[in-house]
Order: sequence, then structure tokens, then C-alpha cells
Amino acid sequence: MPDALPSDAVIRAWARLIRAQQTVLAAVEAELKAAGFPPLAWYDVLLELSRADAGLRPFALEQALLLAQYNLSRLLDRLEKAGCIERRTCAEDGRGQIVAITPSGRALIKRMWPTYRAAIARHLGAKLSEDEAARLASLLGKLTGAKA
Amino acid sequence: MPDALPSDAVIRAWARLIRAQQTVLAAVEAELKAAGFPPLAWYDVLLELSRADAGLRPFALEQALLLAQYNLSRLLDRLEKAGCIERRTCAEDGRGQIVAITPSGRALIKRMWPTYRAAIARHLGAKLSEDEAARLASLLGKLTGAKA
DNA sequence: TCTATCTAAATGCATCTGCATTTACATGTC
DNA sequence: GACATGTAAATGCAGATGCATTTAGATAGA
Repeated sequence: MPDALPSDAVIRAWARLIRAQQTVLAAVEAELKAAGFPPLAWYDVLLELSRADAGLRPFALEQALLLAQYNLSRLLDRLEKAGCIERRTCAEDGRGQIVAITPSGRALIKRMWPTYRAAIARHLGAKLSEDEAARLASLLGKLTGAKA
Repeated sequence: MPDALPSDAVIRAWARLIRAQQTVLAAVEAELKAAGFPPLAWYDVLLELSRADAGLRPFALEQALLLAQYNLSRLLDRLEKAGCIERRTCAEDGRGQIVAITPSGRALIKRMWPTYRAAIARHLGAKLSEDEAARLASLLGKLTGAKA
């Protein structure tokens, strides 16, 4: 069965999703940059790695963060050059590697978080009530199949 | 006064906003590309121009679409090369120009719309009820100061 | 074992983006 | 009119992204 045509409400939601994300993300990224920090993508990778004591395989990061294989490969290059991660050889699979966060990487996300948190508060939190934020999270969750 | 810390609900809304937009936008872009069409940015510019019979100044497009000046300049280069727009000299301001959509540009967005519309329906419309779509649009509108 | 196929990750190349600067014209002041 | 300042748009160059392919090792079947 073919898809139904999207209603006006759906089209409006689409337009605003694009617009809102673009606006809010750009504002938050700009604050990080203004504070002398690297892009959010660095934070995302480092945060994911900081939760995995044994490190992660690149393909696992790829799935967790929805990054393209070649983009992640080069992002890891940059993170490695900056000393934020290290690549270890993988015993179970000679093709692969294990990526782990370094102390310096942990220090970076720790330093970034106050700026990041304040930016989220300013550009998102300040525009919504508690209840609205919860309802927005819930609705957005339906789009990606997130729980709750 | 400093910003309050973002609550858990706000942080969850932030994470899901990024994730949902990334997922849905990528899926829609992929459908357009698979059908042999140019990126959504082309559609956005052409749609905006199609509503302005007399054409628009680049700086007006820039504000309407939240594009960086240099990105728009080069996007217009590509659109011009593809015959979708034309650049006219601007009588009132010698520094500027008037950008107008061509018949071929109008034809392009007309051909794109069915694919675009179906993709929106599939990746957004199918995941929300009518009522949820309206509430999502309303909440997202608060983030950018959109009316209603 | 040998070979075909599959998967993990890297890479060459073209395109796109970001930043700083340039070019060209406009506007205001003297 | 001359000059400083401001604004519209383009552009050189570096860095990032997308795509296709390559490299290296895993896996399965004869």
C-alpha cells in the first residue's frame, strides 16, 4: 500500500523540525566554538567512549552515533592526533581495532560540559516549560523508535 | 542572571531533537537522491523563489533560509549552471543582483514534490497521529519563535 | 587447502563548507 | 567632491564530507 499524502500538520511539523534543529544546533555549536572547543561530534564520540571502559570497535561507534564509516574513520584520525583517543589492535579480529578514550579525552569532555550544558539551557531549556520539554522529547522519541 | 541548569527533560529533548532530525532528514534526502534529484537545499531555494514573482536579492534568501552568505553564493552558482535560476542586475543597488527562478527551475520543484511529499509521509507522517503532528509542530515552533 | 564471498577500516578524489579577504558599490560627514 | 565607513556578493584556500574503491583479514563451501 502506498503512503498516504502527508497532512498539513505533518508538513508543518517537518518544516519546523528542520528549522528548529538547524537554529538550535547552530547556536549551541557556535557557543562551543566561541569558547575555543572542538565541534559537537568530538563530544559525542568521546562521551560514548567514556561509557565503555574496554573501548569500542569503530563499527559499534558508527551504529551508536549514526555516522558514516568514512566520516568516523577520519574523525577518529583527528581525535587521535589531538590525543583524545587511542587505537589499539584488536585481538579477536585482525581487521578491526579497539578505540579507547585517553585521560586527556576525558578531561576535554569534562571541560566542555559546562559550556555545552549552558548552551542547551539557553537555546532549548529557556524556551520550554518542564512539561513542554518532556512532551517534546516524547514526541521526538516516536520518530526514531526511542523508548518512552 | 545566569541560565538555570537544563533539567533532565530538557537534555533528553535536546538529544532527541538532534537524533530525530538527523535520522528523518537523512532518510528524506536519501530518497530524493535515489530518485535522481538534487539535494533539498535546491528545493528550498527554488521554492522560496517560486513565491516571489519579481525575484529576490541574495541577502533576502540568506535570511529566509538561514544560509551562510558564501554558501548561498555558491549554491546559486550551481543552480545557475543547472539553468534553474537566473541572476539579473539590480537597478536600485549596483552591488546587488536579483535572483529569479526559471521555467526549468519551476519544473524541477514540481517534479520533485511527489517524491519529497511521499518521503515526508513515510518518515514523519507514518510515525505520528494527526494530533501528535500538530502538537510537535507547535512545540517546535516555540524554539524558533514561529507563530502558533 | 584453495577459492569465493563477506566484513572492517582506510583512502584517493571530487565536491562542499567555513573562514578570511577582496571587490564593488552605497552612504554619511566634512 | 573627497574620504571614511558600511554593506552586497564573490573568491582563495584550508578543512570536512560523500562516494567509490582498496586493503586486509574473516568465513564458508567445494
